[in-house]
Amino acid sequence: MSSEQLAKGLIGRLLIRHVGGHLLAGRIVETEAYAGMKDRASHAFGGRRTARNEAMYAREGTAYVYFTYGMHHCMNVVCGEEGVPLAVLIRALEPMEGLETMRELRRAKRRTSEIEDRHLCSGPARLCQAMGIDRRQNGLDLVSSEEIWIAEPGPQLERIPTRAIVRTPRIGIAYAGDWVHKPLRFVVANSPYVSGRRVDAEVGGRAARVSKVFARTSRK
DNA sequence: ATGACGATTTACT
DNA sequence: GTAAATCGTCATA
Repeated sequence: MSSEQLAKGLIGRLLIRHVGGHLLAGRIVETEAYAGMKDRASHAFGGRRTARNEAMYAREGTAYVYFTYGMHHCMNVVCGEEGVPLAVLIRALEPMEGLETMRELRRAKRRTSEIEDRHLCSGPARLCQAMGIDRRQNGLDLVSSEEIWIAEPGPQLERIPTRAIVRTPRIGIAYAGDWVHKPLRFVVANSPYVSGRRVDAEVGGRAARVSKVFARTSRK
């Protein structure tokens, strides 16, 4: 499956984490596709294959968790056949379950200020922190793991319609030459749970009402 | 052995 | 808005 397809397809699904006797869950509201060896922004650009990014070359459904900036972890879902380094970075979640544990995990490192719920998982490193994900989960098989997996939301949760998914360029890849502007980031329109600024968009119909609810909860 | 660099976040002016 | 934090990894020598 192409990383673009998966990045779009993961929006709205649940990322579930079982850790320390706690069950944590969040709805995926932001992803980025990394398109393989030809993608200048990818850790696998030019076929680069090292100890660090080895999991990118594993079979689809593998977790690729990497450490960066000397202090942060980010998690990807690998989607290429074995030997083909396609991956999708999970960039933000709408926290659904285990918020208190997420708060504790996020509070652990910081000095002072409190954390708003909408920022518990509003970034690739934040969500890893909130869900207790680090290099120990690198290489996990998400299809069979009891630690981390991806699930369909139940019927009680309002669906995110395709038209509410907006594409933008990816974040933090200024070095990537002509790949800088490709719209490989997928975000839920008007969701306050995404990284950076909310992405406003008119989406019409039922989704418009959902958007208003989002807008209201994010207003202060 | 060394040095430059992050698929980021936080705190501060 | 800008800058500091912080260190594993990898290319170069």
